[in-house]
Amino acid sequence: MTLKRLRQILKALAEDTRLRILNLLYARELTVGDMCKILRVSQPTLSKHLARLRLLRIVIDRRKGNLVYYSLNRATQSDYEKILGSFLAGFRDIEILKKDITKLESSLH
Amino acid sequence: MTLKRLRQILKALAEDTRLRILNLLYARELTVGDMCKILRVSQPTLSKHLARLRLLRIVIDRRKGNLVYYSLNRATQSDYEKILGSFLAGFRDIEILKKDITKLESSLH
DNA sequence: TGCGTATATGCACATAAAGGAATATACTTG
DNA sequence: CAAGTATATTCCTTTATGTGCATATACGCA
Repeated sequence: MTLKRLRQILKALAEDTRLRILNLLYARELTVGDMCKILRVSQPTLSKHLARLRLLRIVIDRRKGNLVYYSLNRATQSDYEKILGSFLAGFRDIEILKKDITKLESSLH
Repeated sequence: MTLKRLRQILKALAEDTRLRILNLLYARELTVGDMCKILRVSQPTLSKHLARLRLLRIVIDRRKGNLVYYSLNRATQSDYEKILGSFLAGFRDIEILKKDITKLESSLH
């Protein structure tokens, strides 16, 4: 792990929408459309954030038909899960993140 | 803890100089001048980074004569130490951070 | 009070990054 | 192949931030 990579990961986390995305993906794999609905952000905006997380290999994507599923990249856990784990597990008391999960659970069957 | 505060803390951490500052302060209390020498950044630049960390109550300062000593704000541990702890304790394998500590130990008797 | 040292702040500039709107691409189905 | 749906990318504008340089402030000491 380099300082540069740590900084990049922190920067990637240091934004509301991306924090909320990761909070959701920490719960389960989701499509872009799923996240659009839950987070109520535009599709282009969401795609841009996902691209950023993908380039840093924080999340991975797989296409199935014309849907793209995103999930946390468990393969690079060693790098960022120390961070992400302590965050998302430890900060579930943040109101909006709790609400996002509630929405996730109720809106998707 | 709010999402806003989490984001602010992450943003504060997501910069090389500030990461290095916190890495040093994690080891011990230091003056602005100490950190200038170790990190080799200009005094105004350093002061600005310190001001940012101070405004977020991540660090605290105390004046003694014309020196200002900075240290981690242990009083708000509950907020950021989950993050900072896992970071700075967990990322001591980052080369430049190790070197900074070496410099700290050798330069300041 | 005047000077030197330590630290903070203001200004100017360059760069990064976020979001909206429009467009492009990938895939499915008829 | 045409049309529709899902997702990605581009362009543009605005805002945030990092740094250098100059200056201001705080303190100690003569």
